[in-house]
Amino acid sequence: MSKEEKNTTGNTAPSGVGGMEYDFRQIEERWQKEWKEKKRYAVSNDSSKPKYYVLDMFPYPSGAGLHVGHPLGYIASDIYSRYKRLKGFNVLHPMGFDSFGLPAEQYALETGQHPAETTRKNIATFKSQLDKIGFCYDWDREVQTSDPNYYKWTQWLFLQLFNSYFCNTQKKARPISELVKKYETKGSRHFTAEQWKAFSKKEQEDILMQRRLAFSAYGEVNWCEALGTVLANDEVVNGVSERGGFPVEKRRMRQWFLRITAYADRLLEGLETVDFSDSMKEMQRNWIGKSEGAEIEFNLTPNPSPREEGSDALKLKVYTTRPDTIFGVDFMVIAPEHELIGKITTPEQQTAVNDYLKYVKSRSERERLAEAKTVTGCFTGAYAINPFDGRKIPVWTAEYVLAGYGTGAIMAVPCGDQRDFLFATHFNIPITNIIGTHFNGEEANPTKEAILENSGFLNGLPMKEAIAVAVNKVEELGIGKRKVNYKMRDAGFSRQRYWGEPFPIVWKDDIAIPLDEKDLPLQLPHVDKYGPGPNGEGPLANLKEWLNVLPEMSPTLVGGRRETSTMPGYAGSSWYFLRYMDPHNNQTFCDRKVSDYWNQVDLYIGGTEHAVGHLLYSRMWTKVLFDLGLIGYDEPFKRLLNQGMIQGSSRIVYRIAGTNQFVSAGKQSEYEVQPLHVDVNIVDGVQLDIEAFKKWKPEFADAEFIFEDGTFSLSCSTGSLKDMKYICGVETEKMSKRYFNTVDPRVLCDKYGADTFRMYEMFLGPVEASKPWDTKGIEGVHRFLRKLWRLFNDDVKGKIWTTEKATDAELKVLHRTIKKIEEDTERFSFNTAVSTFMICVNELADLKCNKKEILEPLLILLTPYAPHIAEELWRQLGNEGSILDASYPAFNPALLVESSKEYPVSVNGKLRTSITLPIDLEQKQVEEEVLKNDVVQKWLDGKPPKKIIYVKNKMINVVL
RNA sequence: GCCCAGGUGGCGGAAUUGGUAGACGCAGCAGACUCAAAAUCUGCCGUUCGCAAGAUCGUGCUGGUUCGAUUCCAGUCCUGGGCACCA
Repeated sequence: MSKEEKNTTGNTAPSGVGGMEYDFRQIEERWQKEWKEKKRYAVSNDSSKPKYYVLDMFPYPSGAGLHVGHPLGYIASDIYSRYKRLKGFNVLHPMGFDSFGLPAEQYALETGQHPAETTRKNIATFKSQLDKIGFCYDWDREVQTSDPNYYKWTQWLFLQLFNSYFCNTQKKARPISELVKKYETKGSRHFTAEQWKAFSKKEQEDILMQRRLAFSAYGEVNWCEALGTVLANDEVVNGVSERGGFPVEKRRMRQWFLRITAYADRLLEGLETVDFSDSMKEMQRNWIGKSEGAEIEFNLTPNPSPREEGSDALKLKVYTTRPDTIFGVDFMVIAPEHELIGKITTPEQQTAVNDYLKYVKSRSERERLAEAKTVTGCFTGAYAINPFDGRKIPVWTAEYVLAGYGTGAIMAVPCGDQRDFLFATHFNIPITNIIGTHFNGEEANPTKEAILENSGFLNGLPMKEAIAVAVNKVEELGIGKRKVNYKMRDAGFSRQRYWGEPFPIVWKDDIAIPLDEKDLPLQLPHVDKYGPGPNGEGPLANLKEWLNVLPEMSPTLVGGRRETSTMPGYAGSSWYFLRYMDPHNNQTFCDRKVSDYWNQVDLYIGGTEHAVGHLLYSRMWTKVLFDLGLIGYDEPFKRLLNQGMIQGSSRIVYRIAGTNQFVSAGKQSEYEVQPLHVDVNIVDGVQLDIEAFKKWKPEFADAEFIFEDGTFSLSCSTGSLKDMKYICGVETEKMSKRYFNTVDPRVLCDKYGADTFRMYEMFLGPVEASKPWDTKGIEGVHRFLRKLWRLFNDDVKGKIWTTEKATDAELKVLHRTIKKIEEDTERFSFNTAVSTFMICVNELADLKCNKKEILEPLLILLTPYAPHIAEELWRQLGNEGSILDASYPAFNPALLVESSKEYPVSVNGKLRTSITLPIDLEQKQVEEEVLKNDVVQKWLDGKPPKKIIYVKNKMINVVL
């Protein structure tokens, strides 16, 4: 048992109602029970109060359970929810679980336990941990993405996406039936109505597939031949599989995608209407990556290439944002996956290109982009022709150009682009300088300010102007056009996995046929083995009886084969905020009347790690639902608050190499040591609990120690061993079981109480900031709550609060606190709010104030932060109802008016003294007063000041 | 590599709009109470110099703007998050 535990268990004397000591265990249990039994957190969809929706990011219930890092955002949202409730709002503050996912399946592969079973257990653990902290969730609204009642609607929403297309004139989603009607009556740019009607069913479906918002196409996956499976990026480490270390390569497979690119512009525009941090918006803008440029076609030579004789002349289409630099193009680079590569490579270069392609296949996209220092590439043997000066430009292939962006081909301008420059230098490609002295030959200069040289008809033009001139010329010649491009790609929406939503799709004659709505949910069938199916398909491909549609399943789909991949983690999390509003509805995903009432999420709290993934997907889904008239708004989250990460603070012990002796941190430099992680739960601050350490692992049972003062443990008697200090090293790193630096919130709630735990998490620092966890400081917060308790109760005398009239000084303390707590809570500055409570209680204790008139409003202020103690003391003051529905005290500014202020007086900006002056003095009077001051006179040394700066209510500065 | 964020005492942090740097808490030191301990209370607590009064330096680093910069600008170093199949 550690020292701190002894300290806090010493005060748990049994106490009756209105006990004399702060018995947090009894108090928290009592009120949690009552709140639960009386359904104090139930939220109605029907209320005359204004609504407020506070949402936490959906947790994935991992097997490790919650550690103290997870609840940070939940506590913040809980405080804000309770605060809004006290302010008279009907507050929706739900919680649920994003319970499909890779880790459960991985665990199943390793242990054979069904993911449904482990998920159920994990959720139970999470819920018990969350309840211990005292959150005000309405658990009747809980949702779980792996529950068929939930994923029925995920599948239904997928079908809405499948059955919709993005209309480019209306700029919104429309039912695909409208597109079909258009094709039948008017045709399209590519075919007439008659041609459309003559197309085969398959041809028609292929055309429609190119417009559906959820569509099937070919995409690249991480393929691991040895495991016979597709791997997540997470499962690939340094180009080999995490399991087994087998080689991984790219492989093209049929995949489902969401056409998020269609919404690129609206996702950008929508950012103007939401309250996210600027950096968050910036990350999303960069992810979408809108750029304006041009596509330009280059003729190739030899052409027709040797491989394609008799076919049409091949052209190389590149995308560039800098058409003004077209005379500086010294080579072309096409992506290794580019379709032209097989057609233009000359026989002499074939072997070299093949080798290079093989190399690239083994490289991840990240590696390809990240390693700017090592230049790789291969010449194809072909040349492009510059349309303006006829120059022959060698065509290379290199991994730094990706197939998915632009046209998968670039024109390289080494004098203006650093990567192109490094490439040219590495392969000895001559560099053309079109920007004169702006280019120094040492590195590229991406300027837009230069006057163009060596640039034919663009000579003498500033680059900024030349961009438009060049594009106009290109369009005039019919060799290219203006083009807006997005870095964002359509979102891959299938996984070759088991533990996810099955697609409500049957493939028949190579056509994807959606299931009928009445056949939803398509249940995830039970499997006994979680290994991959044949040909890289997911485990579902092994279930013959499920896979093939039989007559009794559906007469119309007989002979069809079900889609075997499942949906990704973000399917369920893209719309869960809607289901919380109407969680038990079995007619629709969420009744329109209900979503109209709750409307947008007013406050969404979560980490920046979701900046681009989850947030963009759910924003897209919301826009689609809005376009289809299923909800009434097209941005899901009105305001987003990003919580920081809590890092682990690891403790290190130092073992002397080759021995079982451990040396204290201060002495470790004198020995050759191996640093080892030690469980932070057996260290008090930095001081190791020697006995606990010996019990921690068998190999440490006989450990010996060299203590901080140099004493050796063998020379100590058992008694004196207790006084010896072994100091651990400290390392800040990720909070993880691996480093033994995780702390279970339940342990802290047991030891100090939920109220202390909640306030301490907030006290650690700004909710947006990342910071290391250190349990040590929690005692300060616990002392504060005990001190608060003692304003009401005395350990010996019992009740000491009174109904005496408050003094002006006491009212001033209270109202200063009301003002500050309200301001701080509104701006989510919960750490300073906790400080403010401490200051208030310190001041009231100094004033020996035990008056109900002051203490009662203070309890209401405290309720969002420490609900249990607030409720307990509230009842002790004689209140019948719960404090959860008290009304927030009003701040009275009249009580805080001051008539004078102590002004800091600086000389040349450095603080030298201070003077107390009436608050409403004017410049002239202040100058007179300041010049009378001795300290100012000393610094003036007889000379007149140059200037006296006086900022009312702030400061005074004398300039010499 | 690219995008985003952050660097303030021994530690977590405060300073809300450019105006008293270090609130509040932890740790530490000294003292009161106690047979003793716990609990509680009081005082001290950035650096250097000084008996003191006071001065000096000080918010990652180098510059700049300003009467005045933790706050604004330029550059730079370090740390954390993300980079499309972890969620």
